[in-house]
Amino acid sequence: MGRRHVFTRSELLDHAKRMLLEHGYEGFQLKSLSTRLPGARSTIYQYFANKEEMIAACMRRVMEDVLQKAQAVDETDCMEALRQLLNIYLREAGFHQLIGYARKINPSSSPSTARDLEFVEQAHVTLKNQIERLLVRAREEGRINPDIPLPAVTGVFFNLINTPNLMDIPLPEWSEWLFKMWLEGAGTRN
Amino acid sequence: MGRRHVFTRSELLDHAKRMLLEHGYEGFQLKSLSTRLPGARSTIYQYFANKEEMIAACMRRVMEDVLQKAQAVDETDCMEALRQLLNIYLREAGFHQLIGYARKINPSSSPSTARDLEFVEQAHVTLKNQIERLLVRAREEGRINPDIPLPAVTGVFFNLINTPNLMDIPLPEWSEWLFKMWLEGAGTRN
Amino acid sequence: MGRRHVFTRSELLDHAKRMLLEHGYEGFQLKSLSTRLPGARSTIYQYFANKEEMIAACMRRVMEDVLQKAQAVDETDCMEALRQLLNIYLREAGFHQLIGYARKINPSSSPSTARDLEFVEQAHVTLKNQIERLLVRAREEGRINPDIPLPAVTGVFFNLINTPNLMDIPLPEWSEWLFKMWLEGAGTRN
Amino acid sequence: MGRRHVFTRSELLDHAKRMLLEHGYEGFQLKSLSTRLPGARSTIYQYFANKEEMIAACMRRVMEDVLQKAQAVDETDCMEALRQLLNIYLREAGFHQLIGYARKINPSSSPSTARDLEFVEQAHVTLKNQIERLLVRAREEGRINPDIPLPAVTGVFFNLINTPNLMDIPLPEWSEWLFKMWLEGAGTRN
DNA sequence: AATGAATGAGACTTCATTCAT
DNA sequence: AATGAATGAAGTCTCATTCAT
Repeated sequence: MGRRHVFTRSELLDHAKRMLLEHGYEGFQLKSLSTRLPGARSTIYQYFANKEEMIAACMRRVMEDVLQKAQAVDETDCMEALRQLLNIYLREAGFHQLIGYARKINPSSSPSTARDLEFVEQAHVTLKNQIERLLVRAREEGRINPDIPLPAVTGVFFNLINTPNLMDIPLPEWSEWLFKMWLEGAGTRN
Repeated sequence: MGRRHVFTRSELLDHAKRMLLEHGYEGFQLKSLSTRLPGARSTIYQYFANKEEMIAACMRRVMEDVLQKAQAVDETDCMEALRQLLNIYLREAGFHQLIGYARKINPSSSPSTARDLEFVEQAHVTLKNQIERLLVRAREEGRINPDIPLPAVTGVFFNLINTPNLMDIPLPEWSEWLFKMWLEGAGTRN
Repeated sequence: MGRRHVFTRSELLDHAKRMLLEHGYEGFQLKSLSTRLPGARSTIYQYFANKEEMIAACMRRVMEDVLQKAQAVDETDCMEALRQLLNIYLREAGFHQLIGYARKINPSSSPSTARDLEFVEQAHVTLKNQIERLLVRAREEGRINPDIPLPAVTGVFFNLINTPNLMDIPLPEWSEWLFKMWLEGAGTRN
Repeated sequence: MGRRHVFTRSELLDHAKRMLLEHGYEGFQLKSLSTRLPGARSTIYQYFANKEEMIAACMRRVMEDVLQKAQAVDETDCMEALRQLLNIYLREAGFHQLIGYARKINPSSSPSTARDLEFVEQAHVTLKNQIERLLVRAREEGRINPDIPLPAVTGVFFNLINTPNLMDIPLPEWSEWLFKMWLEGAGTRN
């Protein structure tokens, strides 16, 4: 049995994710990635045919993670479900931004790239549908202001996860504040 | 005397801004920029000593524009002022993202770069102070829920401008909805 | 593991030195250098971060060589020592000219460049001091005409090494003639 | 009658000569040349078809100057003639170095370039012949040590003009010292 | 399987020269 | 005649990827 792996595929993707978020899609370089890993740069090609394939795989893995957690959410109480979803998204740092890079990847760089992108695309739709489904129900149940157009409600909800946490308030608390603000607004009630 | 300009400095910066927003800081290439302009790539160097100087100038121009409009806002009524500021920020598409690239620029690439970055930095602080000042006043006047930590209120307000306008709702209307949601929340009042 | 080197650092510097002397500092191009070497131009960057770093390293190597030989000279008999030094300088073709390029190099191009330039500078001073020390002694010992200003004696001695050897007289012999002329002059004694 | 010339051909060549000596052949740039002149860079092309033609013209002019002065020297007393020639060469700063650049110029860049280079070449031979003729005579007249090979005597004599004048001794005096050293040597006579 | 050197496409930038005014 | 903007060839350097060990 040959040598030990100097790093696993999973370790590779962990670092890749971190660096993607730090430097952005076009700022992401295999050179700097490899300095954070124990082995040599060329070893990366044992796992992936090229850079794009790797990024696609990275996205897929993040997406799988979120998707699984999101599908485990109990949707009985739609408001509670939304609260939990926000929590999940917030925990999965940079998830939104990462997915945004998907459109920059050229799917024809390898079959596996195409597959992964397709998966991410599908999962994205699934997640959006889940949120929208919950929001529609919330509206029907009179929990959400029916005057506001649904896309606006959705957009703001999705966008919450990008809110800069300037004071580094601990995540569970931060999540609560965001949800509360989304629901009740920043203003005073009279 | 001399030839006519094939493009003006302003046209150059317009395209640069668009491409920066499309491709991100490191994805921004003079080659593709020049294909969108009449004339040769090297002509760009008539206006700027190098790429970084150009990006800095681009940021500065956007910033000057926003700063001027923001300082023209009447702050007598703080809620009204905030509403107008949101409008201004939304109109200046990508403003926030663009400014984020500032920290990637090496100020030593030219004296003019350093000056422009300094200006952007200062203006950024000025704008942030304006918002915070208004929010503090709003709180003192009892227009904002005092239970919510101020950084959370500020963060969410700033982040509004990144909300994806999925349905392409016209800007003035979109701006109203966002402001309303920020103030009153998406939920129903009982 | 890994491939074999197509050329060593030393081979690289040898060719660099030759081309620097042929084409001068600004006429020195990596493109023509690489055509004299096996392999691609970009391979040069395995050894040096940039052109200037390479030139600095080249100078340092030449200087180290000369310095070592010069310091091995026995200074007991100052005239004999001077004769040997002239020999050393003549052997190290182009040494003087090469060192003259030092001031064109920007030391901030890399830390290693700065170090190498500093070394060259120091060594230059050391060598000049050695010559001057010997000349002063030669004067004190009555071997050199005290009427002639020392800087003139020094300047002419230093400049001997640039004398064009039009007939390609073999080096040891050439060196002897030059030393003899410096000491006794071209004229006849009466 | 059209406009005044913003600079004359002669002014142009003066500055060109200075910059050639400062920066060397390959370091010489029309861009920096033009900043030292009152007019625009492109105006240079009113006088010369291209850079090489200009450099050739520059050399020719320097050469004409030296040649004329050298031919005015009275050769009755050969030692006196040599002394005066040394004076002429020293006065024409950088003359030697400048001529050395001739071989770098491509004569086919224009007919006038070819003519000028041809002239310089011829004049160079003429000057060398003059020196050699004088040295041969000096030898025959017993003024020069017949043991030393003539090329060595010639080479050292020619090379005197490059001696670095470290103390900036005034030219006439400096010239005397150099000539004296060349003739009598730096050593003491016993 | 892992390595590290080699590679070439492509980016930024410079500069002599041309061109329209 | 003079100008200053425009140009493209050519140079330096980077980086994803390949190759030999």
